[in-house]
Amino acid sequence: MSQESTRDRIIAAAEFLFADRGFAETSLRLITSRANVNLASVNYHFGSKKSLIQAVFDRFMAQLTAELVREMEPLRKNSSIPHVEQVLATFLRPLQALDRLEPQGAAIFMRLLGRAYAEEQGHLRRFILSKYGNALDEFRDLLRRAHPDIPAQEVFWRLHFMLGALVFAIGGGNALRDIAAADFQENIELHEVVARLIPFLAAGFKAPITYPRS
Amino acid sequence: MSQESTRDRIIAAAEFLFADRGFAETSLRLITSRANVNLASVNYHFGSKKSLIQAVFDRFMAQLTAELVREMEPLRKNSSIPHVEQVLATFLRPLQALDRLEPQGAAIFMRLLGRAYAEEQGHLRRFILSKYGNALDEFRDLLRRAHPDIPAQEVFWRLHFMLGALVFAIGGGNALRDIAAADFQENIELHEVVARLIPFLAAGFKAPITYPRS
DNA sequence: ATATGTTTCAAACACTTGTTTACATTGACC
DNA sequence: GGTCAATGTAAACAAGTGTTTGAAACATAT
Repeated sequence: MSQESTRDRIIAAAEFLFADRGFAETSLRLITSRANVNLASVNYHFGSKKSLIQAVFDRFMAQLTAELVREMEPLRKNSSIPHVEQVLATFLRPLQALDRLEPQGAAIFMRLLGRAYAEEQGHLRRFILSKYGNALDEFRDLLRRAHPDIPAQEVFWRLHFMLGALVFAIGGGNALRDIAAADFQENIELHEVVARLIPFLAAGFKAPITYPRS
Repeated sequence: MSQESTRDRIIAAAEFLFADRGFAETSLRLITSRANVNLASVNYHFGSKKSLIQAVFDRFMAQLTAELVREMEPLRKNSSIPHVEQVLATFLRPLQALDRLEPQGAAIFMRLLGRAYAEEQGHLRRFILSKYGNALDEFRDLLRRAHPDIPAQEVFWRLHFMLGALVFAIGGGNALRDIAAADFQENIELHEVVARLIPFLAAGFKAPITYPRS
């Protein structure tokens, strides 16, 4: 059937099913039967289901962070003040590139990420933050550079507002795109969603601060 | 111990645990032992675990939609053009009011909602949309009234961008508030998050449209 | 060919899951 | 009192979970 190694077949099946149904709702038997491998091979190759989940993340994260640091390099070196739109585009380009790693890669990854953040007592969230939190920190620093007038706390919150819109729009993307396609008789590609997202997020980030300090 | 009915004790325990750990990760035994009731009483009072989940939603949704139509009434009657900020505040007030139904109510509900949207093949999402989609439609219509110049498709997308930021910021609120408290040595209340959210969302919604139509 | 390390496989393991059963207990009404 | 429906309880059920086992198959090198 396919020439891929057992390990790769497991990962491929797992990442699809995890994104589609969640971690707890996806049994190893479902994964292995979809991958056409033996049940025990998961524990043989990965040790445990928990490790398999982390391996799935690592595959995406490895490519994502690598491209992120590469993309951010010029912005970080350049000492001039960047535009928020630039920063956002820089941040979003590696995300879209996940679609080249695999069809629907960006959507799958965002859905995984959303699930990881919601999951049981945040054990996965901490794993991700500890391993890949740097990219987020750089992103935040670039935002601060773009608008030094915005207080640190406000940047913190607006950064997370942006992340929420992002995860929701791209991760829930299939469902949303389906609705949009049904309502407006047109198919929307990921890069179009991103194109709509950037002005929205940028405007939100630059919004005048009306919150009354105590 | 407590005078509440068995049914109410189950719902209270279930909604906390569902929000905290997710649906699949929360067993009936965990719920019943937290509620100090017999295991079988869940199936006696609710029929099944699935029905219990829907009952938990109904409790929040009933209050939320009731307050929503009440709050939206003046805006809908008044034929003048509302401000986006007004519309947002009107939409967010009933959400905050869930905290009066129960401590952390808004956060719990948003987390439940986020989970429901992500859950297994959208069965729960369809249940919610079919039963309570009207409020969302009204919200969208008010937004369109506020800015008739924005094309319908753009409203659609920006509406969902806003929802994403909302669910993420309020639902993930506990974790975020904890981080914020640690980073900035100050405790942030829900209404402060909302106060920060509104200008962000409003500015995003009003952003100039740069997306090139084909 | 023999030996060695790796990978696959069917079967079983111990455990948890939601649900059902059959039997109390309760409390109201005639 | 006794009747009857509603509610509570302990125990068992069948099905599904992740993981482990021990032997088979495979590859590779001596």
